[in-house]
Amino acid sequence: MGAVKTKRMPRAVREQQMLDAAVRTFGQRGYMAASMDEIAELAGVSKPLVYLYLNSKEDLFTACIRREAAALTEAVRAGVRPGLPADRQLWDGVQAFFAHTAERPDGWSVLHLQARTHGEPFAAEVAAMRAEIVAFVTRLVAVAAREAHRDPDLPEDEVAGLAEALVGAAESLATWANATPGVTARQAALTLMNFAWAGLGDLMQGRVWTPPAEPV
Amino acid sequence: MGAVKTKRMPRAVREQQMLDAAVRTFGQRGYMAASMDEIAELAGVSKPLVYLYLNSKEDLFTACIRREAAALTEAVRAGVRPGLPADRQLWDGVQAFFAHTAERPDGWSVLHLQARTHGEPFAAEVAAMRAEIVAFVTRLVAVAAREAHRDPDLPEDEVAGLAEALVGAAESLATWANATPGVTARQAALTLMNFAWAGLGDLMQGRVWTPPAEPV
Amino acid sequence: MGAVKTKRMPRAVREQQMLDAAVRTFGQRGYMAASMDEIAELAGVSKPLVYLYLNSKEDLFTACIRREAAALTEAVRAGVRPGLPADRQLWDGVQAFFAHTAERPDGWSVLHLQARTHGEPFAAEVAAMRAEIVAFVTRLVAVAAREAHRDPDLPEDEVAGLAEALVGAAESLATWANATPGVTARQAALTLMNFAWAGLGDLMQGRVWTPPAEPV
Amino acid sequence: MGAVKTKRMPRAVREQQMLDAAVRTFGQRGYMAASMDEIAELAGVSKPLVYLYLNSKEDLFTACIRREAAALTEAVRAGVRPGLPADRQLWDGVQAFFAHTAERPDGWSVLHLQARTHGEPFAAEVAAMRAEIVAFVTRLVAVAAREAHRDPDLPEDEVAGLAEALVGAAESLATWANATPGVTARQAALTLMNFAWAGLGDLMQGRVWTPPAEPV
DNA sequence: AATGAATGAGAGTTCATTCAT
DNA sequence: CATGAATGAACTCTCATTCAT
Repeated sequence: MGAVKTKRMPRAVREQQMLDAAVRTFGQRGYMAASMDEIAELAGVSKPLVYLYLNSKEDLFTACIRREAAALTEAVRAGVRPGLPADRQLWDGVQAFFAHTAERPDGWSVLHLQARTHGEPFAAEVAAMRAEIVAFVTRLVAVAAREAHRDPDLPEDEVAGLAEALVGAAESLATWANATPGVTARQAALTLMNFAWAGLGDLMQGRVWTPPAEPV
Repeated sequence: MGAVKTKRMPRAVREQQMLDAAVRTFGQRGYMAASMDEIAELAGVSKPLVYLYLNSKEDLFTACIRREAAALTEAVRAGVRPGLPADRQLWDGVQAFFAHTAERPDGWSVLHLQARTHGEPFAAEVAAMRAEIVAFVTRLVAVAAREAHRDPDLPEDEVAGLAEALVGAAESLATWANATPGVTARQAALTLMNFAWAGLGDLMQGRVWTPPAEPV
Repeated sequence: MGAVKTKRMPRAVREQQMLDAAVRTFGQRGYMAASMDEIAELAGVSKPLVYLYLNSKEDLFTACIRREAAALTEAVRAGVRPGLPADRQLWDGVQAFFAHTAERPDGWSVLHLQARTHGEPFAAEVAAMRAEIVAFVTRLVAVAAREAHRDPDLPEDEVAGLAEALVGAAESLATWANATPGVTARQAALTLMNFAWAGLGDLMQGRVWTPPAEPV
Repeated sequence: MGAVKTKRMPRAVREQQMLDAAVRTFGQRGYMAASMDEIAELAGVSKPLVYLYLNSKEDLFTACIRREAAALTEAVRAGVRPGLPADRQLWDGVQAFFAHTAERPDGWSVLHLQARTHGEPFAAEVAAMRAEIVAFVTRLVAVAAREAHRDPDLPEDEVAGLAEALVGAAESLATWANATPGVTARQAALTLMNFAWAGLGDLMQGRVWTPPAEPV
């Protein structure tokens, strides 16, 4: 069932195989339910070799998180061309995001579900990546607001909250799209933009939603 | 630290104590990391009693999920008065949602984080509740669209995607608010409405966001 | 091979059985070579029960050391009657010591061989016991010196060195006697006294041994 | 921290480096706790080379014991000049013994502590060396007795017991001196002679210690 | 209604040891 | 002469679960 047993590979290659197996196992079973035995078997090596190269279950998990986080941010970065208008950049980034999470569902599960449910050290790793993405979105929203000639700048913390909500919605949609057969990455991206862009646009125009009046 | 040891209580009461302890433990440690020992001690009873009343760890977890899901939907339902306008109903429901998740962070963790990371049987329980809420939101959006005199009804699946996105954003914000000191339930609710309502409004007017043209 | 399997015993009894098995195993195999599996089997219980009652291998070993140290000091104390002359007390104590170490060779091995070769925490336990015994011997030697009308008191540190040597010789002889078939406790005790007492007597008289002159 | 990595050395030299590393590691950690990894690293070679030259952990340990035993007996032999009087020879031998054990504490630990706590094959190696030393001391005592014109020879087994006690005391003192900062080899030697010689002298005069009369 | 006593099964981890080069 | 790559077997420890009272 595991990978074909190929003997005597250089360390770097074996390590990647192990990380592949680990991401898959952690992503599907969860951190605690995943056993090192299963990972080793899936990687086609013996358990001691996993320990020799990656030290411990914690370290292995951390390595998975780092690799997947790097791959995800890199995918988004690669999808965006800095010279274009802000809405275009956002749209490209969103597409790249959903394409990547659809392509690597286990990696996404590791990042979004597993890492955040198993203690500070792991959550912190993801938080760093998330912060990068939120900052990227925040910058885009600010630029877009300026492009829309909005004069008094949006208050910073409001922008932050919105970026947070946008990223949160994206994360939820990614998980939902992976779990729902028939939903493509492009559809998820369109849904998100439809849902979010007008709200952002309104805000950028200064139109703020206010709670309906209390009824008698 | 556990509950005060009071002997000989009626079964119904003991069961609630156990569920309290279980929700707290599962919410904080996660399903796998939580041990029946810890739960029993926190509940102030012996382990065999937990098994006598709740059969197994799986059953106990399922019972937690059901209780918390029921409490959450009930809280939302109780916050909404059916006669009022759709936007009002949505606002009230959203507020009730965030108030409840803020009040019972461990319950929310069980529903949103733990149950969805540990296999079908548990995920299905939550999915049922979620479906209920999504349906509720979908209904509201449809009603609002009619109230806005939108003639050709919104295509159903588009509405579904939007409700999904709205609920997803709400879930993310709830988790974020619980993890971020200083963010109140009301702030979370306002952020969500600001973010979402205008997008929904646009859609209801037939204004759809379209991807920017490809650059040459 | 293990103890007869008797079910459902009160905790205190089981604990003693476990300590019996542990002392025997540690004494014969050494701390590291002894496996918890073997100890559990010899005690006639399952491994988890050993851990439930005694926490860890380290704690189990410490418990063994403490029990054996207490038993040994108690045996020596019980053998000595405080009112009698110093030489008599020493003789009685020495006899009790060898009798006890001969009766419990594994306990003696745990104290003298194993505990001292496996790190500070364990060595310290034994050092405490040893200090008690050395102090006891030191007191006796001082009293004997006074009884022998030796006027200028023996320098304290010289007495300490001698007590150390005496106890060291006793320890060596105990191990030797246990390992040499045909050597009884009484013979070991006589050998020690023959070997040591006259030297001590000389010292108490002020006769000190001096190195022979360097030859040309 | 390990030895400087020098490549391509003749086998004999490499072997000594390995033994150095092994003695140090075994002496400090104990036989079981010492790992072949650590020894190889400390020796500055790869593990397979250790196996190539020394076959197994057991064989390596045996080699350590043999080398250290040979070094110790050789040191004692070299310290003694056969022509001199018996007491002089003993004094010289004792001094050489303490000087050597102080100079090589790890070697002494291997011989006295580790080898005797890990099964017959190893204990036997040390027993052989010990027998040699005991025999040497026995011979000296016998000679001294003759020199002291003691007519009816000392019974052989009594002499053996005494030699045993003397060697045992020496061993204890050596370990104690190594573990106690501020105690020099010479002090240890003096303490031993003070403690032992008079007792031996008494015996050689036919004066034997007898147990005090039983009290009423 | 409630529990002290007990365990089978499996987790993560480490070690002495060997190929293939 | 020397080693990077690899493993079988064993270890300590934990957990969900049950029996006898």
